[in-house]
Amino acid sequence: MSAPPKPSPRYTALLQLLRTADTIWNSSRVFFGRWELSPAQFNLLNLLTDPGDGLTQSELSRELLTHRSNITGLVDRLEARGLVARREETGDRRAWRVVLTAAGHRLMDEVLPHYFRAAERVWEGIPARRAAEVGEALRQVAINTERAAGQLAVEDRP
Amino acid sequence: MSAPPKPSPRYTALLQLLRTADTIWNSSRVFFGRWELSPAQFNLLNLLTDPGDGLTQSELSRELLTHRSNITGLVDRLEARGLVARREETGDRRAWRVVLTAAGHRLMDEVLPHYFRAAERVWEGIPARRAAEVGEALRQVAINTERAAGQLAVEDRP
DNA sequence: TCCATATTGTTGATATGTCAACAATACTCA
DNA sequence: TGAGTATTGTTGACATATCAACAATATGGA
Repeated sequence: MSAPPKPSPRYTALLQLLRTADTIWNSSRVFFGRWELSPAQFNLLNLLTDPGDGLTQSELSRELLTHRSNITGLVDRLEARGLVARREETGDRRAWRVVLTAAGHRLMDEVLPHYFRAAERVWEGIPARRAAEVGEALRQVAINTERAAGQLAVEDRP
Repeated sequence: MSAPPKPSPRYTALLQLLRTADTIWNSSRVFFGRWELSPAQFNLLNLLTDPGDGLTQSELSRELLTHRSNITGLVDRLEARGLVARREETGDRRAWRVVLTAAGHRLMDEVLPHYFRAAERVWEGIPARRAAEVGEALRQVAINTERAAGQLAVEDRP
């Protein structure tokens, strides 16, 4: 009878990372439900509130870490609700430029203050300084992960 | 002309958290693709490798932070591939007990060592001690998030 | 110029996820 | 015991996600 092997601190931390992100995502679904938005829809709209005149669908897919083809339906539904519009991209007839409509701007003006307050609350009990350190470590983890993904072909080669 | 407002450290850290989790998830899809598994399928199988005689579908849904109804299809597909089996739950005729088959055990014996190594590599450049601290902070964030979700009805009340 | 190559958005197939509603079964306690 | 309530798994409708394939269009050299 041997004791079960104790998982490594890094493995445990990775599981906690994914678990926490899942918890936040699930909770945000309820949160954004107040405005009949899904988290994915909110994230897309949030990008469009940045100064500038919108983004193409490919740009959106890169920012949202999602596949091009996923943006089509997302924009379709937001457009049907009148929150975004597709404008012709001058100089590239393949592309659309997706922008917030006036209604989209009004909705985001309403949602964003609540969102920022909620973002602060999830770090309650953790000093801003420490949250920043955690963020920095997570940035490194993301970089490591991308590097590993690029090397997958030679994964496990010593 | 005022400068754009600088986002708070906690807001930035929250975005980084979600972004990193997304990056890991996307990378893991490629990783598990070597064994024709999706991340969701791997996570389910991984739970079943724990000692004990399997889990019911409701237990699986709680561990995986996902809806009951999602487990049905997940188990259906894994069962069709012969990696898991549904056994009758003694004492509760509503429930199934999902267990790994011999083939499921063989597959996980093959995958897990690669998975553990990859989990370590993701934290490269970050001392184990520091990874554990990050994990601890993330655990607190998850707790705060759950608390906030429970209070959503009174959200934004001072 | 013209050809090879890349990029953009869409489609259809499919997996993963939610939710509401349902039937079957289990549980509680007056 | 029995009535009301809760839990379990499934289904169907739908949103979100991937991927491969496609047509249209851009782009970069020979």
